Amino acid sequence: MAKAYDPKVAESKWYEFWEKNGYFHAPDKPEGKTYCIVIPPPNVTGALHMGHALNNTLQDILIRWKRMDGFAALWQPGTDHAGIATQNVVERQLLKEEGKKRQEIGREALIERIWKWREEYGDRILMQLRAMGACCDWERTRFTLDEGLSKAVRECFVRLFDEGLIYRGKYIVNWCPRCHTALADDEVDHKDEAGHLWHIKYPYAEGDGHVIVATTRPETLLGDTAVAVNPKDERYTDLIGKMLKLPETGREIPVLEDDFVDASFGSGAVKVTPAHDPNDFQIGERHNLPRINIMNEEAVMNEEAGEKYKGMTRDDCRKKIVKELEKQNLIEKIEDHAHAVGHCYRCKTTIEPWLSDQWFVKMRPLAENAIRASEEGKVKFHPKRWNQFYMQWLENARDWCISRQIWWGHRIPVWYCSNEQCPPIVSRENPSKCPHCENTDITQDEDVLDTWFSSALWPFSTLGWPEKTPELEAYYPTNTLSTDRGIIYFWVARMVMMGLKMVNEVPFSDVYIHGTILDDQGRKMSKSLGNGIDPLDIIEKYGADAMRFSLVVLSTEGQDLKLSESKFEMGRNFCNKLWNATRFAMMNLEGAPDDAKDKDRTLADKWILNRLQTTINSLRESMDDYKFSLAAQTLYHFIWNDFCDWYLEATKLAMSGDADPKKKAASQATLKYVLNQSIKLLHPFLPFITEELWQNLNPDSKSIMIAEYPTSSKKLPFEDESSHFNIAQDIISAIRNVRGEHNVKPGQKINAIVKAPDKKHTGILESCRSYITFLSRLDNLDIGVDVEVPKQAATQVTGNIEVHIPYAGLIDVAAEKARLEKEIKKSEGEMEGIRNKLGNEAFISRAPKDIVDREKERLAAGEDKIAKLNDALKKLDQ
RNA sequence: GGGCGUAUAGCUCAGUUGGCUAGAGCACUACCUUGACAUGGUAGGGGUCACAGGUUCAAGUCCUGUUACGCCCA
Repeated sequence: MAKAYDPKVAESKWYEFWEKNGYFHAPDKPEGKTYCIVIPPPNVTGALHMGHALNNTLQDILIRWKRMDGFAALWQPGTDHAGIATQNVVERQLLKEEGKKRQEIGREALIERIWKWREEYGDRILMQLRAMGACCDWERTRFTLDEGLSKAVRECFVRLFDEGLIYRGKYIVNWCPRCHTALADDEVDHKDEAGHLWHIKYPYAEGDGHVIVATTRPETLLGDTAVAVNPKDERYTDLIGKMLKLPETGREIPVLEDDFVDASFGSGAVKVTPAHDPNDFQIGERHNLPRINIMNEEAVMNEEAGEKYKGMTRDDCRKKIVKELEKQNLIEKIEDHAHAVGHCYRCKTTIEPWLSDQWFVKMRPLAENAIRASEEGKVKFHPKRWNQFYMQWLENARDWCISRQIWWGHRIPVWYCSNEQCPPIVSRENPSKCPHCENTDITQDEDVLDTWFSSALWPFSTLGWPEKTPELEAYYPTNTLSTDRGIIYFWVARMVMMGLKMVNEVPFSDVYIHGTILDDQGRKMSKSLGNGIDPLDIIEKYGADAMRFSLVVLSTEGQDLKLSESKFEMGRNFCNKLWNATRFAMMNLEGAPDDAKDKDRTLADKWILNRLQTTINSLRESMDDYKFSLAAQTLYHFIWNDFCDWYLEATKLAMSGDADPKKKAASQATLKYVLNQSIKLLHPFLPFITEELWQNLNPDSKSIMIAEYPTSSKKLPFEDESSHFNIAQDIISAIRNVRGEHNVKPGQKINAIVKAPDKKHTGILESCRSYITFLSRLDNLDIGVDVEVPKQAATQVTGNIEVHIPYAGLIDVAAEKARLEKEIKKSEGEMEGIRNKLGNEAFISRAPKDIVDREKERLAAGEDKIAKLNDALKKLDQ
């Protein structure tokens, strides 16, 4: 084996091996228990970023673990067509390469181009997932626009329409003037912007005087159809019903009362523009106001805005109208005002609330089912707090606008007959004629569906729904969904609603919400900031396993994680440690038997078996609880501190040439067993290196991927022997401490005298003799109850055992005194605290007895230790 | 404005139903090329647990308030 681990060699070799052997493929008709995760489908336009790396690492860990644990484990992969994002990419390319807009080439040609683009680049991100070791069932890869999924979308649309849960109407929607499409409420990003509050005078239609109206958007004045005040606002009681003369239009509009108006905001009177503000739209509904749409689909003023303003952008119109009003002395004042402005989540353009014909899904009945499922515990979030976050949204969800005025996506399955008396045709199959009048002149709705409409069906559409496939039968409901908190509304909630509605069952039982990846300054990683870390760069430099392990250790309990490149050193170092531990083992395993008798095992063997079982138990507990970080740290600690620092060092004794052959064989068997178990435990976290090591250790075996995961056990082996080894560890640490504090060179051997409190302990110490001698580099070791303690010595007390190291010219008296005094002072401080506790009557009477007893024992032990250290101190003066 | 989260060593974070001397990784100091590993070993230093009250025999942990930062919703 090489001296250091080289990830590149292992990564290319083993991924291909796994895939070729079909280990990723889950059976259609599994026998026994199943486990399924559907991947959150990445956008076809996407490139792998750290958020994907983290999320897919966690999914890979779960799938590999469950597979080794005997489940038929299916990780369902695929990509999302990402309507607006993908169309934007191809439109930009078209403009750049040919200087053409999409309208110039037409719908068919654009869609053809997008498909071509997808063929070429669309699977890039899936290839990148392979580089991380993701064991998706690639044979089942799906795409939200492929044939089967399109069928699912139509089925769903038609069913919802037939039940009256889908309707069409003219409503105010969030309109992106750049993308030329409506957006759902949650696709709008609100950002605080520094704006102004213009106080504008609206003169009375008759007589002198005016009402002052405060607005953040003066240009929408041109579409005003009323001014509203709060009915309780006494300042305006007299004005209700009065007509006002709307500046710049000559239109007369009424003053009306509406509870919605906040009397404390601005002047207390608000202009009402039903066609350009969602709240005003509702006021308009209540009062039957006309809706005057003053902008076209690019948010440019239209003829309704008047000749003077027609053709201007929103911003230009605003400047112009303010100037005009100022000229007419109709501006009372202008204040600075910060307010939230909506932006398109895809292109960042300012959203225009705009009146248009759109399709909607009625949310209330669907949301109520989802709420009930959560209340019944059918969907559980980890960490728990996301449950209420999700429930709050479901309780308040407004109807979902599902139509988009773009070309890339599932076209709405509705046709209109040229005979306007006929109702719309909603159909699973493309109709050739109108079923009402037999007319063949029918046209399909131009719009496509919101991408999230098809994503909402993902957990069952990928398994073959609406067909009753064996996969659907076997793997639905799926088990765990792992995702970012940013799409709980967009996606998780909608999957639950659609799963319940279409399949009558929740799509998954558990939702794990992982933390968001931030840069080292706590900012989100983004292209525009250029502060991202590319997972592929990290894999190149540190290895895929190193990246995975570092990410998992850092992602604690769904907390956000601040990342910088240096964090990946930890994972790399750990891989190298594991590599070298195995390398050492390989050097010592020649002729190793497969098994050993307990009586032949060394003390260290028994101790490590005890530690291994303890580790397995706590690891499994963490995994069952979705505490991935804790699980990874448990393994790290076991490998590095227990296995390498102690066991491998201790076992060098048994492996040496003059060791007892029986003991050596037993130790070899133990070493091999513990190492094999360890790398199996680590496999879900570090798939590549563990396979490489597994193949080295077990040349005739199949893949570690399909080996059995070690099982937990309530009964821990070798409890007594293990505690004896702990005593040896304490003594060795004590001696090493003296060596370190007195700068004794590692090569220099020293003597030690260990004084035990009784015969029982001398027996234990004798069984540890070789470890103490070897690991603390002793020349001579005296053990006994009545051993003679030299006056000139450095002294350590561990438990009730004293360790003395004679001068022999290496201990500096002054340094030793200082060391003892420091230790005494520290212990005294602790004892002081305990004495105070025990001197407190309330503590003795109210604290549980075992706590009080424990404190008493600690005090006795501590005082004994202090006495011994004081003795040692005195001796130094003699 | 409402909701949620976070504040513990120089940095990044653990710390379970309150109960041993508050832990880890990185960084730092000293010594060490010892036949697995310098991507390493041994030893060591480093913390008013954001602040102010309260509950309790006992608070990093529970309660109230304050401050700062972050996220979501309006």
